[in-house]
Amino acid sequence: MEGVSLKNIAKELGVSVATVSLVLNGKNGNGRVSKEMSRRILDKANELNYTPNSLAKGLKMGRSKTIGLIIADISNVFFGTLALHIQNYAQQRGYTVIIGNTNEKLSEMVKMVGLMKSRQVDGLIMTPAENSENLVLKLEKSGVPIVLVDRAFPYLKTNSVLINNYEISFRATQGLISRVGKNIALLTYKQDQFHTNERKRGCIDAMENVGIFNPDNVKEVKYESLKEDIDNAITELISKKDKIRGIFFATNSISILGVKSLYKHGMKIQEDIHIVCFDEHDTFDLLPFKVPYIKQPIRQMAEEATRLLIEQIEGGNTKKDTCFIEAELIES
Amino acid sequence: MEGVSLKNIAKELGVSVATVSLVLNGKNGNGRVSKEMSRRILDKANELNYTPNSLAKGLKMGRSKTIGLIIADISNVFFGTLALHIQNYAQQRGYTVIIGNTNEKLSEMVKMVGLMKSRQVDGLIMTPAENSENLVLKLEKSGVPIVLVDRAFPYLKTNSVLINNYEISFRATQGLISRVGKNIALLTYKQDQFHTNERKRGCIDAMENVGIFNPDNVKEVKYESLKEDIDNAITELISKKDKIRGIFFATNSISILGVKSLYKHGMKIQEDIHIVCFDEHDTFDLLPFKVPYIKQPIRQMAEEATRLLIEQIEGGNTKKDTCFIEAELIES
DNA sequence: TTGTAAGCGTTATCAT
DNA sequence: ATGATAACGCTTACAA
Repeated sequence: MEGVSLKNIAKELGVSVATVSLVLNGKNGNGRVSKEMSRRILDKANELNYTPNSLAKGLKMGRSKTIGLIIADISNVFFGTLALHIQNYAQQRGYTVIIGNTNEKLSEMVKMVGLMKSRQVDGLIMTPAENSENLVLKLEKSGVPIVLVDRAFPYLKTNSVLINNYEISFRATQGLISRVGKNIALLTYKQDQFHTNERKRGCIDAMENVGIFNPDNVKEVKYESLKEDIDNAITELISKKDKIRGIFFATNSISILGVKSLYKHGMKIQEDIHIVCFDEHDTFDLLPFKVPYIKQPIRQMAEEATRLLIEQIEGGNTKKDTCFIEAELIES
Repeated sequence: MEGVSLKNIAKELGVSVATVSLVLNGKNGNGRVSKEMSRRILDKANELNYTPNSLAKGLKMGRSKTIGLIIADISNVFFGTLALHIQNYAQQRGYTVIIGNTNEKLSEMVKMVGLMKSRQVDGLIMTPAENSENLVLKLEKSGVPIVLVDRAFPYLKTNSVLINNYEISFRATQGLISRVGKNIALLTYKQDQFHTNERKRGCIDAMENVGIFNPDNVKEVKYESLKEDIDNAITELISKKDKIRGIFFATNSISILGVKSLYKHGMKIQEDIHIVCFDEHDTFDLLPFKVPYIKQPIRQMAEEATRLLIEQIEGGNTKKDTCFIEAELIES
């Protein structure tokens, strides 16, 4: 019962593998193979429960019909959702997805790229780790189809799918301002990544715009010591002479831990202090108040990224595209 | 710069592919290849940035070093976390993981199994969909190494990794009883799956044990219309003559939606009504009260499942094992 | 100490 | 209308 191959079918029918291959791939155009034979081959394949060996096919064809997806951490809902949609869309187009987690570490990313390469992926969708600019550039040069998603490098002409980080952060901060006036803080990652930089820029510009920006109110936290850093930042912020009245949380994970920390400190959210978060969270509507948040169009991002990649793979499309999708500000 | 192969290295050094293969696989035991040659080959491989083609290797060896992971939905945190740990552990052992989402549908599961088969996976880790008993049995018979995780079929001797659903649900319900005395409800899926059945049994037994079980208080909801069903169930429960004082939520997703519905109805949790949930949730500690919950040892489950599978694949281990891992009841 | 060659399951070219 | 065969990149038994 192990591994029915073309050869098995061919032998059983006393016909050549070539014929079987043609029929099973629907390539018997203009009567290449007789109706009669076609039917018998199809039937036999069915009877024997034939499944094509995609390793062999991939080897022969030089294309594995596999996409590599390199992300930070599949257990994070944002990436999980992204992965789900990418998989669905890719599958629809005949591709399988292999996922690699980097945990935001360049070294892990390098490892995953190697693994993907050895698996002969036809292309890569990635949320690049910090400082991976050279790696991406090298890949790009080597001709591997790539699409970056969620983040990109401003000076690299890579295909990428991003949201309007600057503009939406600007607007979200404006919302905060309209609610609390001034003394607004920003909590973001201490890292040099395009998406977080843009969010920071948007937030700060909105404040400068109305002359309320105070650099002391920008707190940066590290991925590796997120909880502690956030806790410290919050402690500082709420004990300032000029009481902080609003906080912009620049990512998913910062938002959750930030809210928790505020709770711990007994702050009444949307009373003592107003906030706005990045990303929707499953249970924010359990809280006894509304949390304004920026909703990323994850599904569209996934589809667009996958589409762009497959286009590159199949069409040999060489022109580089940066696709911006608009996020939504949910304030009520 | 495309596809450096053994042949390239061999040619550059004027040596045979066999020699190169041996060296690069570390199989030049007892001076099979000279130190000198070894070094040159290694150097050249490095210089050319050689990456083995795992399609070719897999084809030749009859093993792809790939594991198929079939789950309900990767965007669900439980499965995301499971996947993360399975991937990490598998990678450590030299395996790559392909993930397939079934969305709890048998038809999707069948499709994914086919896809995995054509990808020549060496084995499967699955959370089987409802009514997939025959599919699993067939796979089992065909000799594919399998490990079921999270759920299994009681009358099928498949390798599986489960938690002590019955016992932990029993204890969780006892906790509820000790807090509210009686009028306790169970909210669970309307489905015939081992894990949910066991949870139900544990919960009911705990109630019968002290003579407070009332069949009317068991509400079953459908996966496809979860939100509405839960809302209806909650509405019914809280408007009963004999007011419900406690609820056992039998899964992750039921818990979240259940709590939301209670909120919507203005119920004060752990005052008007006590609850106990399955699975930890990211933001439950944002709530102004403690939510007792059952914490699944996801990481251990992942590792055990992967270990069991690889053992089967590599050791040809044929004995079937059901491995129970103990969940933890967190009440404070 | 190294080379030769068969074969894994496919596809595609060229015969027949 | 169908068959034979080379080739994809790799491993391995057997020769040299």
